[in-house]
Amino acid sequence: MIKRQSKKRDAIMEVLKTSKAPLSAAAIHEKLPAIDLVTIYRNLEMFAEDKIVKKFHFAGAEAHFEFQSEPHHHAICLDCDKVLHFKAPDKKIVKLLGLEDFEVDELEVTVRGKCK
Amino acid sequence: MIKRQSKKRDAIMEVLKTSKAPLSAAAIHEKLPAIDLVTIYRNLEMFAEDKIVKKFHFAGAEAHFEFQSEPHHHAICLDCDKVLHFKAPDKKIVKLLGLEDFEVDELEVTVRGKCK
DNA sequence: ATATAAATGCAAATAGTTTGCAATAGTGAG
DNA sequence: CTCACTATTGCAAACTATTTGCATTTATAT
Repeated sequence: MIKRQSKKRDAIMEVLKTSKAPLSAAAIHEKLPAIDLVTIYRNLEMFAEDKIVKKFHFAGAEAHFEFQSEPHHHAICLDCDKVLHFKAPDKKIVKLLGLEDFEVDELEVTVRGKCK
Repeated sequence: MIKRQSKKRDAIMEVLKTSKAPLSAAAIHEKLPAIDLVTIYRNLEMFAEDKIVKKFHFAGAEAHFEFQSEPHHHAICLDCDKVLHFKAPDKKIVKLLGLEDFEVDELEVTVRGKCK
């Protein structure tokens, strides 16, 4: 399935790129009401397959999508629900985990607490 | 709301305690078909509130629940979908993260890769 | 035993996401 | 530029996971 250019797809990507926090399909739809929610879902799914966008499931909530500029982790504030990004020395952490019989491809660290 | 004893609740807890992997509400219902799915959901939610059971959302799937014997992290095999547990030096990891302006209450580490 | 409120089951509602299909619109060939 | 081909979109409807309302059952304290 060869991809074509599409203004709607570009608009969705633009929203993702300019957002500092992960967005749900519904949140994107609010910013782009002219684009059908279904179209948004379909494009997000394509982005995720292409690994251009990362798809998450924070505790019990709907899926959230985020443009994957560079790998990072998430800190979620239990008070205000804000999601902060941070980078970490992944290799060192993986080493600290001391996993045997398991080859780590991806590391995902999430912390919950209070932002200040 | 004072809790009473309940055979069904105990049965659900027993299933959780004896399972090595996290279970979905539906999976528990399969093992305990006599208990209504709604009752299972309600009890799981109570367990989670009481922090006796941990609730997860692995990539795009339904919620999974797991008896919280002692804190640990998850390694998910991309080939066979098996979920392995492992412990890690949480404090050291949190220190490595070097988070400023954020007070960490919970650390959750998930790795994806290949088990052997 | 009895009253009180918690626990359960059933049906129905809700929320998030996916699918089928017909209409629309990029793209490459001529 | 025009045409054929098929990707993309919108709408309605299906689906899945989860929650809610309410009447019934059941545990527990008196």
